[in-house]
Amino acid sequence: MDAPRYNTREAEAKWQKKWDESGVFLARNEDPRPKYYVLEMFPYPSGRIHMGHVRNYAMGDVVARFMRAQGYNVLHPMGWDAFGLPAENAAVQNKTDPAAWTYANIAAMRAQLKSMGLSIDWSREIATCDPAYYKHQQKMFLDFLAAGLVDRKKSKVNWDPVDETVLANEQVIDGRGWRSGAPVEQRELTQWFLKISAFAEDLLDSLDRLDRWPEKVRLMQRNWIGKSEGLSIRFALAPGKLDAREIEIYTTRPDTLFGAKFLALAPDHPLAERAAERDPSLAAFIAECNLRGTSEAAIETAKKRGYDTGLRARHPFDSDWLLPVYVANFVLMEYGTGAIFGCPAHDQRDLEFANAYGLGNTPVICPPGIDPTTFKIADEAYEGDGTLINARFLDGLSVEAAKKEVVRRLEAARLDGRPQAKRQIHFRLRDWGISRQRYWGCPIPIIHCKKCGVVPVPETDLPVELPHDVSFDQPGNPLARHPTWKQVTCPTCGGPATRETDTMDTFVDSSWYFLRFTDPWNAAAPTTERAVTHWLPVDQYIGGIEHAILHLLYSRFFTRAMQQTGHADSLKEPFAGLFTQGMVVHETYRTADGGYVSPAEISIESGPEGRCAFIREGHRPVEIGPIEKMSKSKRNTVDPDEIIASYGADTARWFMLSDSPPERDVIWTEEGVQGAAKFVQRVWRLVGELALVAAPEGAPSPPRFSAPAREIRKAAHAALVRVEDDLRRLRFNRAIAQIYDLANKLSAAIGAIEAPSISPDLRFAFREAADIFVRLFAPMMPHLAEESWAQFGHAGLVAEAPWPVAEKSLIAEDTVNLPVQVNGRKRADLVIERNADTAAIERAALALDGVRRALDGKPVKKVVIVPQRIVNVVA
RNA sequence: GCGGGCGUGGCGGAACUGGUAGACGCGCCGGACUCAAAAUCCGGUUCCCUUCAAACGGAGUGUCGGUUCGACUCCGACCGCCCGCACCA
Repeated sequence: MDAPRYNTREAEAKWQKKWDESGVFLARNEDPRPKYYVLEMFPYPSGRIHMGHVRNYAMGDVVARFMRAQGYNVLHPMGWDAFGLPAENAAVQNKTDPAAWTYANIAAMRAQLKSMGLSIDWSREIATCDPAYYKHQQKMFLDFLAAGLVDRKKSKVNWDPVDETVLANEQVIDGRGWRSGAPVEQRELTQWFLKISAFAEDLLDSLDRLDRWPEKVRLMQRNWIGKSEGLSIRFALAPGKLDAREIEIYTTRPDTLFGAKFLALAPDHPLAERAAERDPSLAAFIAECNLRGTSEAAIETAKKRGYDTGLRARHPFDSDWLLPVYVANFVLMEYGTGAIFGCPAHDQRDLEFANAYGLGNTPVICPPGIDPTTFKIADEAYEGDGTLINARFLDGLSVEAAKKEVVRRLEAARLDGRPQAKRQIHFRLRDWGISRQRYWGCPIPIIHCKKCGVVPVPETDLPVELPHDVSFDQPGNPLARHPTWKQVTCPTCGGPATRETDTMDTFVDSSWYFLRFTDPWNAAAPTTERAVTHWLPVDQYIGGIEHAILHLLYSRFFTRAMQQTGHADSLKEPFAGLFTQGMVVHETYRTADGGYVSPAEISIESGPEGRCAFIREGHRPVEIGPIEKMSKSKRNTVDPDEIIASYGADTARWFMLSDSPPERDVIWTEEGVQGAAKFVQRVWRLVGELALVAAPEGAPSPPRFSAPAREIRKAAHAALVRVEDDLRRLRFNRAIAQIYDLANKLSAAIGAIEAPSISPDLRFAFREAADIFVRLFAPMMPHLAEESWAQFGHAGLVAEAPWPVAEKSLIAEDTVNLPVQVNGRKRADLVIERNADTAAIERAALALDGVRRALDGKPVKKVVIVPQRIVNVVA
């Protein structure tokens, strides 16, 4: 009697093979159907997939399968972000070749991803460490160089002492390297930069049009780009020890100019350094500032400190008004002009500084409703709006008007024959330093010649390939100490020259891989214009929020640079739709001595005191700790391989998508997985039962349907409408709830069958509902869906079956159930004809027992009727 | 400090643009099947009051107030948690 269990292992292997052989997931560039490009952020080949990957790729696969069923030509590719430091670390530890290590990892992870049953076009697979890939990247670097989008300059850079390489600003998190976690040091090095700042304005403005991006990500990018509109003003210096004539400062508050008390220079401002040459104690102060600047702890606690240079600057509106010039620890050389004027009354930092050095303050902006004669500033600067006071010709103006007036006057004023001030827009965004002093990355295709300087590698010599005979027995860059690799002849003069030994930041590799997927077979060029135009932008990109700035900003820059150099003529924005999924988190377990224990080693028991955890071996109790992101250090990871082996890929996918909204963290629990596994078996039993009661495929639609048949049809079509809507909006958890609901209703309908023979209309309804049901869960549980589809006698694959079309007329009811409230509280239900007029509804509502009881004889003041929704009786 | 998000049963979460709060799942409780267990199936499950049981009733979406016929949803203040940025002139 018992239905056979669904054998996940056999079925999943079988259908994966079928998909593979039939090539259903291969996307053709010439396909005439409308295109849809869905992409998940490609993985780093660490060696094993983790649950975060499972979640990410399960989501993308649902979208891909759903859109395919919707009739789209879907591109859903996969590749490997294959360069990077872990390969070198492995090389050091295991004496392996980074390339061999990487490719072995790729093979292992490819097999794991395939076991998930993802609908990926594997014919387009790429690895960024493949010379066939990075050759094009080198070509683009040279094109960017020719187009003026590459810079080589000496600058202060973030140096990671553990990874022994430079990091971009975006890769420094809280003063530490994003990968090593080591406190970052400042070093002065000559580096290659991509001029992302050239596109700052466009990168900022275009954010407004990315309406299918999370607002949070757009905001983070907006803040990162950090546009500020202000005025740079040149202050003349009174004659003094130095022969300097002026200081240029930057301000966004020119309206407060009459509140000025001092000027301040960054410790590394050129003028400060010159002054220090004559003043040893200033030099000492600057040295101290530089020391502090590097440690993050110092920044938080740093007091405002300064040193009077002795220089005096003339106020732009009053040449007799002299302002002291300080070097101050809170002024940054990297921002604006590295110099400010201080207005203590209206800037908190300036106030703290002025109070520390007894410089006083003069309020020049009076808040609304405050008496200007008594308005005083003590410890808190007033940074709000108001009316100008103590400000000569600006008195009485608003802040806005005062700004305009100062700008107008100073732009017209001359100092040494040039305008004294000019409006300036400043961005926080710095150029992207891409030089890395590492081996396992894309070589920068440059040759250094003593005679000719920096010479690009000729295109015909590309790719500049990494050598394989390198040693990792000492720290530093193996490329730099390779005996022969860097020795070349200069392409220009033919003399002896050396290769650039820096490689590119791996974020360059990931800045254009999504373009390469559109035609990975093009050996001659990075992209094929027709393919790019056809597929891009990516319609739905899915990945972690941790790339909100790094990868997503770099890619937006890169497509612009590619557009400018003819590699993506029609493209500006790479990702039309972005979705950032939450993390996979899990309980932690610790023994009495504080050591972490992995979930695989413990069992959970529910007792009278709630849940308790024990180590299986020896039944020793462990403490259940907080729920945290899965990580090796907390030992709270769950291995996808083990889950797939014991429960199947469909179970893992279903659970990943079911419990939490996709943008939030999902808590991985053993109970949850078991629930999903139980549902897989339940569906299989239900499918068996449906197969017995359903009409054969192609059975004609009967002319009339009985009430039970209509109920079944209604349930199926209602679920269809909802699931479709939820999947379109990536609300996987809701879609799954609808599917559970439909399964419950179908089970109940089968249980309700009484007659020994089932009427044709009921059989037809079951048939229709069964076919809809399978296609609804197919995007999430594709293997079970194929097995079910075959069970129902369909010849083709459900992966190729079109999405069913909902019949809206089946969902609409003849009668509606209107809740009736009295004074906003529900007191009764009113079942009434759908088209009943308001008078009839009111009459019927007032006649209800529950309503009469609640009214208790009180007179009715008013009856609010919202058609199809609700009735509210006000008494 | 600045900016943003979030607070709903024992738990994860539903509730479309203000209209029946708690869909669906997990867990738990009870029952059926079984020698027993697992699996499966059926029923119950916000809290309080009343009750053999129910009906009826009351309270309820972090707290306090407001707008509205009606508030998880809108507005104001506060409390708590999370995230991003941070001496940015």
